[in-house]
Amino acid sequence: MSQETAGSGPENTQAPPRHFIHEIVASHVQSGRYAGRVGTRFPPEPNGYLHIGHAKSICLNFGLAREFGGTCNLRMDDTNPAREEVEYVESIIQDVNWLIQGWADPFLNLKQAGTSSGIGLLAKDKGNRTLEPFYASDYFGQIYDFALELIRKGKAYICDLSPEDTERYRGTPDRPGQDSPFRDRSVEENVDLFQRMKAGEFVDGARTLRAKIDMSSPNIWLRDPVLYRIRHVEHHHTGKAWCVYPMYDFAHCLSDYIEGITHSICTLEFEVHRPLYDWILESLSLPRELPKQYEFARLSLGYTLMSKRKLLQLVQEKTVIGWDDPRMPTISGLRRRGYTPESIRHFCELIGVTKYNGLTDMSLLEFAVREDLNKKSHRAMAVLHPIKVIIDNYPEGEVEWLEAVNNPEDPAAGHRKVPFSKEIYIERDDFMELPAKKFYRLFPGNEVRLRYAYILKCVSMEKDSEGNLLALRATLDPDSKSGGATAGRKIKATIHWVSAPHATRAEVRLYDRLFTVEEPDAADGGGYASHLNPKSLEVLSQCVLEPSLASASPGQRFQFERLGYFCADTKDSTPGAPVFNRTATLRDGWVKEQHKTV
RNA sequence: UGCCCGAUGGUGUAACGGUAGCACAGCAGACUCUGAAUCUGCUUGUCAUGGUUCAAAUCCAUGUCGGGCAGCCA
Repeated sequence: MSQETAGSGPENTQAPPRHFIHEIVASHVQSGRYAGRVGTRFPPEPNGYLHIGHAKSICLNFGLAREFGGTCNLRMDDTNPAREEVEYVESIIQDVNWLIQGWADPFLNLKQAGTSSGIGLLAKDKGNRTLEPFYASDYFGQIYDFALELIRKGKAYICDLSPEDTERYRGTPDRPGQDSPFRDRSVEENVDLFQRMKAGEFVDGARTLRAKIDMSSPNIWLRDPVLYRIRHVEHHHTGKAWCVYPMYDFAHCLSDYIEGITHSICTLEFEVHRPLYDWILESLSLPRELPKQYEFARLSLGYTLMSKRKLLQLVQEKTVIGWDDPRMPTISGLRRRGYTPESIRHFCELIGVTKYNGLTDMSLLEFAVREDLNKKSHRAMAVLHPIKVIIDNYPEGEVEWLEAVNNPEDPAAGHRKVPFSKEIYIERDDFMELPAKKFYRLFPGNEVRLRYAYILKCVSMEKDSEGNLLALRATLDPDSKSGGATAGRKIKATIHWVSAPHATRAEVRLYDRLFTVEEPDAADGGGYASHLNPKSLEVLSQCVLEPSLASASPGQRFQFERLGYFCADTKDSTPGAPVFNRTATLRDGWVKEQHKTV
């Protein structure tokens, strides 16, 4: 184990997560299989942005490498050029680095740039070496040679069946398929045709290379699966070098073998592919110990989607502003929303790794961020729905700068000064003309404490001709300032406030779940589009913040006291004109109390 | 009605033949210059039926329910 190289933090002192895959790997290490070495990989297809489900896989694969002193390769699983783009490659690199930085980055295995056959994309610099991720497309030459070996061994053949006929011949799950009429071509003819496929002599779909296994197998994936197809499409990484591309099943196991992967971990839907994974590797004359595939259940989260295809649709149809919309379950969306990598990693630890297809509660993700942000974020006062309070017995023009604690969870965070004056804003919800049961904030005649300031009493209301509340008039107890003579008086509620003349105006964006039903994806649900939450985004443009927030830098996180955790938007916020995203609310006992009486 | 996989409180998980535990959520209380945090306590569970065993969540059988597989997608 080489945990000492993995930085510090709770993850380094706690026991690593235990689960069935962990046990398998641990037993292999113990028994000296693969010479005690552990090599995993995270193999996304660059056809979309990474989401929280990928984070689970990243944590699993990198966590194993980290614990056993192995390596985890970042590999683009890019065998289908029609759907893949460099933009996605770039986002994947960024998201993986962001997620594992300070935790498992020493175990991230990249390769030296320039050794690939394609158009290199630079990942990052480490020392003097320029590194880039692995690409399955870098192995197209080797994979092609392996295909030739299979053909020469009589284990693969060129099939001229049309896509429709291929499907027909395959049969159905409960009915065996039939042999292709081209199944018994000679090795020479197969080699010749395969070479001519590669040379570009045939149009898309004209022929395929197929494994010769068993058309009557109960496992569909063993019914002579297609290994290579013709696609006259330019590839984002290999350019125009190829017009035949290997299928996932053929490329993946071989990529694993080529990279020296020991444990190839994927999701449950590939379980039925495992016999094919093994068949391909065992059919070739491969000298080294073969990698093995293990499957776990992918993550499903309530009230959101995890399918890249559907997330892409939300982006394309402009339902959201982009892949990094803070409502998206993407890593970039969560990052923009204000989630920390630590909180996402902790979440992945909390959910565990099993073969059970469950539905995880959003509350667990929220718990993970709150827990992390509570420890780390500076507090500040912000009023989202302001109502003015004029303090009758406070001198006009006077300003006091009161001391406020930056983070009660972290004494080292220090203090700051917040200005107080005759006119302040408080939260509209902190006042009720006719107090509800158990409401102990401000109402006519009642006292509340103003955080870090005085005890305030509401004496009257100012309304317009239609009876709308315009402002409150109040008096304060001059001796009750924090630290003052009567400061110790027991007052049930403390509320936050912002001095009106000093307030910074800001836009604040409140986010809610994207969908109104727990499983927007459900087959019988009428389509996820019909379950979009119209209130998933609420933009508040008239918020008032304490002046220290005016200079917030993009990405900076705060707890707005009594409201929640907020993060200055990385795209739209500028010092002087801040825009904040709400990461998560604080738990709110008052909201629960209200639900009881309703 | 083919094959593969799975099933433990509301949710996610642990228990590897020997006291069903943890976390989230929920509820109640303590504390509180954040109705937050923190602390204390509580409710709720082994899919069913048989079998093996001194002993079964765990092993076996059958059934039920759920998921996956019929792309020249991954």
